[in-house]
Amino acid sequence: MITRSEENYLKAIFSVHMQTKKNVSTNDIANLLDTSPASVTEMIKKLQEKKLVIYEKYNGVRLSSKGEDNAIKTIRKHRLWETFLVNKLDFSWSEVHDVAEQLEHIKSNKLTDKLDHFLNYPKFDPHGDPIPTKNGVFNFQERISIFEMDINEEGIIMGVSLDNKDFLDHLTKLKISIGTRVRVLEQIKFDQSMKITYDSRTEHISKEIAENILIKIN
Amino acid sequence: MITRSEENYLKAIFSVHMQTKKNVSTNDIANLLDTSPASVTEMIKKLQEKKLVIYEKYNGVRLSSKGEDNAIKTIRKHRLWETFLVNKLDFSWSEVHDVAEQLEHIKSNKLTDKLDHFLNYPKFDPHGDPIPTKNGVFNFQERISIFEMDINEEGIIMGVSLDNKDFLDHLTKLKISIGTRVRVLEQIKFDQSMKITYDSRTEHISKEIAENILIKIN
DNA sequence: ATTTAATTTTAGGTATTCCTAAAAAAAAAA
DNA sequence: TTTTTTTTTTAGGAATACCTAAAATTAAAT
Repeated sequence: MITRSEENYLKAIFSVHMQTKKNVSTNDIANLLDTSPASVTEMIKKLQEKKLVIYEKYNGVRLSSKGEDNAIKTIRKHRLWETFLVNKLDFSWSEVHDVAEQLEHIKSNKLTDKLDHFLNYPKFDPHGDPIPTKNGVFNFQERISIFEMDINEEGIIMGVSLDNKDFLDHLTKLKISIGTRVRVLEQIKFDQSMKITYDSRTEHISKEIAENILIKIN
Repeated sequence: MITRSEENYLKAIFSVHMQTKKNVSTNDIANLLDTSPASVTEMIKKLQEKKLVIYEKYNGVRLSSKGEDNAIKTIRKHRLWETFLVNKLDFSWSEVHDVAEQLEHIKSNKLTDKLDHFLNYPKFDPHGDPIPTKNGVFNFQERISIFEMDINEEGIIMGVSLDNKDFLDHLTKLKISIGTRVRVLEQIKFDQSMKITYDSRTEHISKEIAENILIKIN
């Protein structure tokens, strides 16, 4: 049996590895999970005994295939539940995170698969992140941030890279959502903020916002 | 914060009190939760400190109003999730118990209320048990078991008093479900089994089964 | 190449929730 | 009313998942 806590560690290791492609450090995990490095070392040892991670002292940790399977399953559950909350229960995309953090630990393969079916096998969650299939296959979509776009370049918003309530609420206020077609008009040299146009609106967005909105690249 | 374990104790105390209407004994709780009496005593003391129960040594325990509120909330969540699993995800009524035991501990009032709305404010769960409203009001319905019915008496099945997979699967095989109109034809003196008729079928059911099928009494 | 700084691990504790075995209290039987 | 049985509580432990402080190791800077 994999505990809720162990699942959170596996998910954290997966997520850091995804970005860095390197062995994951004790500190990175501690920061992500908001615990002490000492607790992380202790837990990693336990995960190693359970053959969920590959670990060498002072050299970071990576997931075993068993550990990765579990991490992907947790991510699948998290994203399916987020989709359920937004599409069926009418939550806003800024509200779902905490609840999905709880729901992702419910243990029942039948439930997960029936939920997937009920939602009509969605490929992406409300934030535009891919939902792994039952077999652990991700539907990756190459994306870049608006910040990386050239002047006059056009793109369709595919997701966000930050799951923060204030940020998402702000996008909602700007009526920016997944599927919106956007064009870059200007980049202000001074603060690197950007002028963009979409749906016959023209808006000014800060560098921080531009960096966290992702568009499809084809 | 009330922990998952504490919630299970509160639910157990509520459920035993419901039937006995007396202070609940340590042993009863231990049996229901499948733990040792020693663990129960320990937990009860903690619940008392949190003002969730009223307790006097060697004299059993009962819920405070705060404890009862929480127990009812947990029951509400359990039954709403069971309804969701059966009505929306197409689970059978014999499969939902274990999953609902997990889902009932998800903490989010918003989720509970939105789920309630999504399900169209159901008054009864798939086993015929009443679902408390947001304000903790139960929609009780007086019921007796088929075993208590007289010969030739007729009734409509409103629920079951046993949440056991084999039992529920058997009822499904007999095509007995909530809403079925049933009439008692005969009671066999020897083993107290009963001959019943419903939907133009005639079936023989054992005493144990008759005792656990509930009909409406008007 | 040392020294300094940062990271990681070990050591020793705490809180939660469970356990068994023994003691105490209450209930039932003789 | 004693004695016996049952129930309940106390005492002492184990596992999980945290913590802080100190020691060990690695990485960075002088």
